Amino acid sequence: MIPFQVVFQSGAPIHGQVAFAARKAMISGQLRPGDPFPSVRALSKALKIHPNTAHKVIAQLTAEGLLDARPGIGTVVLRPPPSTRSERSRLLGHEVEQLTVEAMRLGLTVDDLHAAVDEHWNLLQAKAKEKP
Amino acid sequence: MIPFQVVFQSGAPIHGQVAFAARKAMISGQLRPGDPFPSVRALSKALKIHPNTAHKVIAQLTAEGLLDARPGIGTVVLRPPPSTRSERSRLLGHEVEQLTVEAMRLGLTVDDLHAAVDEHWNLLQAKAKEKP
DNA sequence: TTGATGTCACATATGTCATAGTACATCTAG
DNA sequence: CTAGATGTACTATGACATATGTGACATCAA
Repeated sequence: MIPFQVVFQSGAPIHGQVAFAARKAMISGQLRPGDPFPSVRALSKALKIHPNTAHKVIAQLTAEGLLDARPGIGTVVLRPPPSTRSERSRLLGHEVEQLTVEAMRLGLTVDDLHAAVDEHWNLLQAKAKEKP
Repeated sequence: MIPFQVVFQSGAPIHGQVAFAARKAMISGQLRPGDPFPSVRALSKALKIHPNTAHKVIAQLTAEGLLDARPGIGTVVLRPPPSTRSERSRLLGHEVEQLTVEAMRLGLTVDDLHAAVDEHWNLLQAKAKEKP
């Protein structure tokens, strides 16, 4: 029906979860530049969420430069824009630190973390190579 | 004054930031098992936050098994309890995936991620070795 | 023109967050 | 025993985010 899957978890905003699933689909190649993105109404119907919530998803992805929304036409997937230095530093500075601290608290080793990262990385890249 | 530092950022809950700073201090050895933890009122005064917010920090860390709070006595740092399998799987399943997806979206390589993890890991472990 | 699209503007309900104030139980120090 | 410090519980308020509900408008293809 829609070109990506979402498994809703309680505790996190719906629009955030849907947007994350869409980003993941773009990275793994399930959604490629030029592909049509589900409309506000189609998305709300398929995921059984409110149209305004679906619109928030599209608005967020559009703001990130991942989608191009045109009234009357629809929304299409764009080629991902080059990342900003501030974006990368935010990721490498804060989020990696939080993950590292929590991993250490749980008694994991560096190798455990590396292995987990590799696992997800290879999983995504394998999907991307499935659909050339 | 208090045995850890916090640099407040807007956009994230205060009690979450303080709790994270406390966990980081415990891991890096600035706070060791048996050490006294600042009281609700001392914490609120030192960080200029409301006592209720400070209490929420202590309540959260107590629920995680990192602190032992006793009325009339004070709060002391506990030896970190062994991690649960569900905790580890949650970390390795969800948070690592989110970090991986975002890193890929920003055009980073696996090596970039590994290097960032190593950097923070070594930084924390170096602090822990400073104070034996 | 018709239909589907994106967009916007209200409103309502719920939940979180931080603050504020008050009160109580417990323990140590004197 | 008393005074003081501590942790804990409760209610309340204002700001903000979230999700839903409803309605309307502009744009474009068929």
